[in-house]
Formats: sequence, structure tokens, C-alpha cells
Amino acid sequence: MNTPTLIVLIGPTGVGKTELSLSLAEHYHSPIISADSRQLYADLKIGTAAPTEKQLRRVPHYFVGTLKLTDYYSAAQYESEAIKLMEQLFQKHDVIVLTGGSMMYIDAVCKGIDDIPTVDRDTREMMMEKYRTQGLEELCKELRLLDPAYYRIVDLKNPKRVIHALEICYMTGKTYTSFRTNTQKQRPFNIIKIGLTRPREELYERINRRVDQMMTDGLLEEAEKVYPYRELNSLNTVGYKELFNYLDGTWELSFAIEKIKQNSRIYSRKQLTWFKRDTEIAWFHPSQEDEIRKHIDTQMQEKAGSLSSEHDGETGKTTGCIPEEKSKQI
RNA sequence: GGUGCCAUAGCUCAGUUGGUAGAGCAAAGGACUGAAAAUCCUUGUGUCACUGGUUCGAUUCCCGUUGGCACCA
Repeated sequence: MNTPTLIVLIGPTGVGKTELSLSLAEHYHSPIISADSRQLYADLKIGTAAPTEKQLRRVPHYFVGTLKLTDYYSAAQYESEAIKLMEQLFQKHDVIVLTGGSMMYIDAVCKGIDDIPTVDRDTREMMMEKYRTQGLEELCKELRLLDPAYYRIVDLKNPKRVIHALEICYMTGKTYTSFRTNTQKQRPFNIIKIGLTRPREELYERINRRVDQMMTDGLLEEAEKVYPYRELNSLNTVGYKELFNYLDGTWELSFAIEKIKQNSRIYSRKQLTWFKRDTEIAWFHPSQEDEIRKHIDTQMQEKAGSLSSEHDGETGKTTGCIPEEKSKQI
């Protein structure tokens, strides 16, 4: 049996991950695990550009359309479920393709997330109420007392970060810091990271066109259906939140569509920012499928049998195209 | 054709009683461990339309040119 290999195919929204993941999966006779925090929801097909019925028939997919809008989910939950699933899948497959744009989900699988208790509903309610009535500054003061170490490094202007740290302190009686080990988990499989990117203009044009296509495919109807649930976290999602403003009557439809395009572009940039610092990623243009396969095959040979040894630092990066090479030159 | 108003950042506009300018939006960069398509942070040099004049100094005042808008013929 060969060393199990996880091919991680990442890149910004709209770059062309889905199509390439299918052909790679077919080539390596592998299933596809989605790492997309919104394609998980069964009712958000069009707006999240989830794989179509036809595409799903080509290759078995996991973590697509498995959740209801009301379901609670998190990156940590994804980590444990995905790792468990992969244990099973690797018994029949040498290679698994993991693809998606949710940065934290990718890192959760590749590097692991610390074992921090899940916040229960009461604690979250309590903290939200505290935030509403007392404000962020008061919460920061509390954090300084309860977890001074985290207080020093946390982004004190970001309510979600401050609130979550306090939630953990209240729930466990321990500091949030004490749960942060900052260690990378070792995985029983090799990981090959492929990053897909395109020149900025090309990417933006694809994103804009895709949004128009979503509208003709019925995104508005999809948004109308889920409109009653708009307050849920699952619907704090590009493509839906903008249309809710139209359905409210606060935005013109054409304006909402422009906003979807804009927010998608911003999201793609955010993804690139996150991925850029991951030096293990080898970058390619989606059209370079041959080069990508070559890279994967070379990596698989190099890594064969090296699982138990220390991972070898820098991987030889054949760079089809590096993101931001343009801006670096300016 | 005549008269008046306007011309400042990618866009919409402030402003400088004459000492080379600043907001919003857009855009770009960054952070990120159980809500992550979330949440948060940082970044404003631009021939102040063009030409000439007055002035120590003009984006600001004056003459003209070009373009836009309005009104009158």
C-alpha cells in the first residue's frame, strides 16, 4: 500500500477549483472532500456555487449539502469529522482530494485546531447580552483580569475575539490562553498543497460573470426561500445578505447585484491574503493541469515513506504562477 | 451667438480671507485556532482643466482657451 496522500486544492472563490478538483479526482481515482463552510448547507446551492448534480455524479463528494440552515457548525467540528472520514476513505484510496476556499477549515485539517471546549448556548447568550449592554470596552477590561496574556495579543477592537476568549474563561474557569498550545498536529498522511490563482483582472472578471450567471440560475428565488431565516449565521453569506436588503426594499436589485460582485471580490482577496503566507503551497494557473499533475507525482515520490520522519521543511516549489507577483514588482 | 455658473483623488464633493489640499465611497495591504463567505485593523501626492498676467509666492485673484450645465436669443 502506498503512503496515503491528501491533495489539498485551494484558491480564491471563482478561480476554478471545482472543475479541476473533478479531473484530478478522476485521474487519481479519489473522492472529493469539500472544505467550504457554506456549501455545507443544502439550501445554499446556487449562491455558494456548490457542485452540480452532474458533477456530484462524476465523483463522490463529502461535506456538500449535508447541513440544515439552523445547524450549528464550526471549523473544529469539521476537523474531527473530516479526519475521521479520511481514516475510512484511506483504507480504499491512496489519494484523497480536499478542495475548498474556507481557509480555517483547510488549516484545521492540515494543521489541526487546539482542543477548546465548544461554547454552550447559555454562555454565548450571556456574553452577547453583556456585550450589548456594557459594550466592548467593559469586556476588554474583564479580559485583562481573567486572561492578561491573551489580552496582550488579542485584537481588542474585534468583538468576536474578545467575546470568545471570555466565553471560554467563564465556562471552564481557566484562561483561554491555557488552551492555546500553538502546536501543529501530525497527520497520518502526506499533504500536497496546490494553490490556484489568476491575474487579478481575470479573476475579478470571472467572479463578476459568475454572479450574473447565478442570477439567471435563480439565486433570487433561492434567497427568497431562505429569507425567513436571515438572522442565522449560515445566512451571513455573500450572495444572500445583499439580496435580503433588496427583499427588504432598502436596496435596488441592480445595486444588490453589484454589491454581491464587490463582496465576492473582497472575499477572494482575503482568501489570497491568508493563503499567501502558507509557504507549503505550490501555485499554478488553473489551466496548468499537466504541470500540476507532474508536481503532485514528484511530491508523492519524494514523500513516499517519509511520513514518520520530520517533514522536510521547504518543498521544492515549481511555481507556475505566484500570487501577487505583479504587486511585488511595483 | 450672448450671459451666468462650474472644472480639485478612480467617483461624489469639501476647502484654501493667496503660503501646493481632505472627507465619504471605491481601491489596495494586513490580522486571523469552535460564528471564518464571519469579524477586525491599516493606507489619501493629486500637473487643484489648459494658457498667460498680477504677486516674493497662484489651486485660490484677473485675462483668455477648452469642456460641461443653465438661462436668453
